[in-house]
Amino acid sequence: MTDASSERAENGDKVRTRSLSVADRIRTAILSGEINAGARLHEVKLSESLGVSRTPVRAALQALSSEGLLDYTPNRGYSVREFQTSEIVDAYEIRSTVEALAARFAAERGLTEAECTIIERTLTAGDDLLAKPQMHEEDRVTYGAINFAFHDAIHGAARCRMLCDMIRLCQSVPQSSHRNVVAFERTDVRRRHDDHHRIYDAILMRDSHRAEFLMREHVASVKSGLVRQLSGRAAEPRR
Amino acid sequence: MTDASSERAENGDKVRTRSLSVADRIRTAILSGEINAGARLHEVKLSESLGVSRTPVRAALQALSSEGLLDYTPNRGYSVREFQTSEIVDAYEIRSTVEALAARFAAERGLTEAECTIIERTLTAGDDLLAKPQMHEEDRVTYGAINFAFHDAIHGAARCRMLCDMIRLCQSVPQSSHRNVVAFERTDVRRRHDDHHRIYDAILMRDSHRAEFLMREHVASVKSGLVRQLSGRAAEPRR
DNA sequence: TCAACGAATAATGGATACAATATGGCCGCA
DNA sequence: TGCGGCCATATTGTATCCATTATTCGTTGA
Repeated sequence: MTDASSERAENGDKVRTRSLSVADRIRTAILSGEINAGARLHEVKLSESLGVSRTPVRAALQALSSEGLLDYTPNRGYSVREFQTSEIVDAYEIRSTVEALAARFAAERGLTEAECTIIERTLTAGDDLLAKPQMHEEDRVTYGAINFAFHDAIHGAARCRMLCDMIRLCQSVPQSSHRNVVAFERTDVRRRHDDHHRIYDAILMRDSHRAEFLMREHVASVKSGLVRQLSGRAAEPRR
Repeated sequence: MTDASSERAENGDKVRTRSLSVADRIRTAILSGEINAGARLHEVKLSESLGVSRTPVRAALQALSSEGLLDYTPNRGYSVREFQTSEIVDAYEIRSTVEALAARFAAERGLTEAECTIIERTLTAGDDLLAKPQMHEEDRVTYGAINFAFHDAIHGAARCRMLCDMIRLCQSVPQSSHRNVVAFERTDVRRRHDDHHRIYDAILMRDSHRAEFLMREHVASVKSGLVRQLSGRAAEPRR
């Protein structure tokens, strides 16, 4: 019976209808920049290039549209949504608020054994990575994954589907993914990883207020970094 | 030319593809309770009862699913999502945070003439309504509309599509609509309307911090009222 | 008698054909 | 020569048919 249930669970993960696969492929293509922002997505062309009929393509486009990745006008089709810089900054602002709420919920509701294990693993993995004398590009990618796992665990621990839906909305904004720590300096990563330790402590201590505050600050600092980076490219810091 | 553009604008609102109409009808049926929570929605039955083919029904179901109104399992179809009481309470908690952010953005970014006019209209309309010696059921419904218009104007003034998307998510939760002030006492309405005045003042003064705080408190108080109401039905207040 | 396997049935997923709508270019007229 | 309307074409919306998957009921074996 355990066999059957595990098999079912496996299947539950593996259920890949064409529509979902197509959505994944298009999403990846958009986020990787393979498809330019503002480009129109024609159903027939997509279906031909992907080797499927229009039906799953349409379903995928509708899904991506409600993820906020595409714009849709009835009878005129879909186009890749263009994000203004202000929208990206706003997304971070919103995400800092929403993720802070998730941290608060997690602290209020407590962590399972499994969640503790996962989080602690991300913490030690990050410690190990930062113990190395210097970080290479691949290390940054690795830390991106670690960072994602940490935040993801907390989202789950919030036990609130709506919150997760909202965070997903935030993550659909380009440049706003958790993996984007890649772009930052080693000292920044050091500091952020330290934040992770503190946030975990706060949640463990069920100190919801502190968890919320730390998480808000944690994400907001990424926003500041981004803003600095964006304006820094054009003009050097004033002082 | 003005004629053409206004006509286009009209059409822009009137573009009602079958899929959208069907989605509206099903959504209304769910929110009104005509379809019970947990019920499975069969594509063929729906298409027959609505007199359209399965195609627009499928599109509508997918849309409603991504609105958070339906649950979906591949190869097994859609069912009306059942909300736990805790989820409804959570939704208010989230909404208080998100709407507060909207108020802050509105204060930071300022209101247009048109938005000022709309908001002021809701304020005087509410004043008039509350000046009446007593409120009847229909007055409460009217105030529900006023309340909705006030909040809606602020959502727009935030000039942030993502925030609006998130608020829409919150509003798809039954019992969590802005129109639900209907259920409350006259003194509560009085207080809430006074909140509206203060929030508007804060936004006009560009006091973003105050606007955010007031809005958070404003929505959170509705949550408290709801919790009181929910637990109050079962057991009288302890003190 | 219960459990497990299998076939029948019903529902969803996908493909294709047809209808309706939008867009772009061309022609005619002022 | 410039503007406006109309027609051709391309694209999306809808309907219907077929394929695939799930569920249920019945049968068979232990």
